[in-house]
Amino acid sequence: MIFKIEKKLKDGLGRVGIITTPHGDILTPAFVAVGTKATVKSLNPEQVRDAGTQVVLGNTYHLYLQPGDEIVRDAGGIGNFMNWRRNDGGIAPTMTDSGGFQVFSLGAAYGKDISKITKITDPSLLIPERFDDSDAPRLAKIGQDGVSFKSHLDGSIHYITPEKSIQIQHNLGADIIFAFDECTSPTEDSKYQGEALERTHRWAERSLREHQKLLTQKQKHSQDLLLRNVDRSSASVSDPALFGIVQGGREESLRKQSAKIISEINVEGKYFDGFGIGGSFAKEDMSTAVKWVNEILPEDKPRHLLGIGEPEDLFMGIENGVDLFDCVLPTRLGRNGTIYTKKGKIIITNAKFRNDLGPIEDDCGCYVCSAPEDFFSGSLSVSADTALPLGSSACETPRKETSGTPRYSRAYIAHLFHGKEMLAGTLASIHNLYFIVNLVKKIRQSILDDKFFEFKEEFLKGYLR
RNA sequence: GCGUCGGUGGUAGAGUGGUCAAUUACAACAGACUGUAAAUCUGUCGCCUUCGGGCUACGAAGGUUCGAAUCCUUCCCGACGCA
Repeated sequence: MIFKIEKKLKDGLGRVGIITTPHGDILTPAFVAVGTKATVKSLNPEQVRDAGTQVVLGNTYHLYLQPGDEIVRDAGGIGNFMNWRRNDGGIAPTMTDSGGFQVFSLGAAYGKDISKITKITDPSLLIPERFDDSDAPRLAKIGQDGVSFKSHLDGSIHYITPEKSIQIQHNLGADIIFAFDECTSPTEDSKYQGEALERTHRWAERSLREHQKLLTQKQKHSQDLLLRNVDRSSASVSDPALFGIVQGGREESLRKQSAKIISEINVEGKYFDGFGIGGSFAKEDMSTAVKWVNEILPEDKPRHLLGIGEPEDLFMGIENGVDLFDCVLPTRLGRNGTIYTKKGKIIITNAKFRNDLGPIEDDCGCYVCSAPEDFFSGSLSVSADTALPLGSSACETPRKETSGTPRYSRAYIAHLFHGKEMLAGTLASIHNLYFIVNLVKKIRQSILDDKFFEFKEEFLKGYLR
């Protein structure tokens, strides 16, 4: 993996770049579609690609349980297994998460109304005593060496260590993989955040060590094959890049400490190839946390803000030096009937949309909103590389005069949701994914055009109204 | 005409003397969702309310009872059976 910075934001840490992976380039900043179980829920790979997506992220924990990482390995890696392809037909870039998030979602957050984003206005969540619930049922239990998971599928127990996570991820064969970490709950107190952070740092080092070990083994194996005159190209999937993960909850000192340690960790001179910023935030101080971290992380390596993806968060992250985002929101909200528009989110099942025959957005170029002839004639650009209409300013939404009738109306999509039709979630997800992926592309373009701050102000004025 | 069973909130369908403004499901309405235990979950769902409560309700009208959706009488309506 190679990361090249093309242009930097004048005021701020932001940058535009290109990540070159064994399966193609990723123009950054980029939004990564989440495909936990080797599928972006409700979408086929062509729909994901046509929404402008460049990379898909799968999950170690889920794919290890089902169908099993060895099957994915034997299928030629996750990209091949799920038939995730670029426009030119080649396998497209993929990443896998380490299972660290499941330490949180199946552990401290299990069965509770806790999300990784805290509302600072809810101080009751932050009283540690209230959360002394160590006996509460949970599917993930943390030990010093690793985490035991009780499968949510069949109840079987699985012990995941950093080494195990990396082994699984090597089998899954994504281009970018992550160190095994502990994503802490925002409700944990500062003492616990400190302990968890130390654990995450130890696990990071072990992840990197295992990664290097597996790469060396693989190298040796290919050399053997070469010596025996075996075609090397069929030997294995390409080498993955390993990202370390910065944690530290909401505290400045812990965040800064983590950024420093994670960027300095090395095994025999080999460092992490990039960095994930993980963990829990209060919405209100996420930007400062990201800034603290990115001021410390080495500039020449990509940074991925894990699991973040509301429009305002994307502007914040990019301004503060984030290159990659992934988030379940476009697809989860889509399946649940919430749809992104430039004027904010709408809940399409609301009564007022039942007879609304207009498109979700009349100037949207996605498959759902555009008129059939516009989409298929290519007058709306939808290729993965140029989802922005060429020559248009990133700050202006290209006003596309469609033929009047959208392919699918609000009323129709509302009808599909009310009727519980599968297509409902699909259409809403296509639009939402296009909306978010292309927002990031527009932000990228706005930096290239030296119009980032204007674009940010204009967009958020309409969106957060 | 006689007999039997039945008529409950938008719908289906519980309840069969007090704990019933009435279980539940669906529908409806509103909301939540940030490295996916998620095509999921939550709230409201007779009228009024100073949120304490008040009022009108279980086909209709009477009655029994301290108290009735629940028991009795008559009537109306429906299904089935016999003429």
